[in-house]
Amino acid sequence: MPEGPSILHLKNKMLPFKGKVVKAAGGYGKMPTAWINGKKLQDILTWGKHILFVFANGTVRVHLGLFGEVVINERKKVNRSFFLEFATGEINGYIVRAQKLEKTAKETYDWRTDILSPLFDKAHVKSLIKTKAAKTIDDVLMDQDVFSGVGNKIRNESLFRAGIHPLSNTGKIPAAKITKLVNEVLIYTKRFYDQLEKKGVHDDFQVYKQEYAPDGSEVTMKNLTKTKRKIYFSEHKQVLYK
DNA sequence: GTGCATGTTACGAG
DNA sequence: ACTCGTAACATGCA
Repeated sequence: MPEGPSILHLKNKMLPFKGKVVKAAGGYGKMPTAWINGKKLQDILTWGKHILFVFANGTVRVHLGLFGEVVINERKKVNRSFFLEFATGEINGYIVRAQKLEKTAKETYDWRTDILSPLFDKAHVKSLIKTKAAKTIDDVLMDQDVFSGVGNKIRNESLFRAGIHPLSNTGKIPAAKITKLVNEVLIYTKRFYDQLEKKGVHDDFQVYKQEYAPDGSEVTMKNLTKTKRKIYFSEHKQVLYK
């Protein structure tokens, strides 16, 4: 389910529980949950793909991984890995990883890299990209310490829209193109999110899982051996900086 | 049954 | 100590 926009969309659906008291918390995950019982859910935050449930005595980070799912006021057949039950309603996580933060959310996270946060800081992120000059740009985009919330879809679509080949050497990409890339990430992320909010699904792809790009150019699919992910790009429209 | 999917982390080798 | 590569995890759908 994840990728930043989906997580923020999910958070919005959970917001009615903000301020409510947890009657029972649990799940098969390793994290102890007794400390949550009877506590008020003070806030729900997100950072990239992380969901944060804030309580007076601690914050729970929930991550959905590749297959994770959170449903509200319904149950699936399999066991819940993490759940919060309230007097009315419940939040049920399946195949999610829950852990208690050692510090507060504010001390743990830097929202300047969160592509869905109003605190996102382009200049800061561009300076981080400079420190990754030796890596290929597809890896930098997926680096959650640089672009929190970017997943495989946003990566492929942003690179296409910026006209940059995914295997480009980051240090060789002109500054103006990096700026364009950062802007395209933000634009596409917002479009992704807006679609989810408006119609509940997101299906706006120009290269991801496509055979042809909108301009008719052929889309190439390549398996990345290291990360075991797939990249989709147009050899014709995306410049390889090497 | 097979293959694939919006992801991360743990651990051993080098 | 750090970086790299691989395995591991767990479900649902075509």
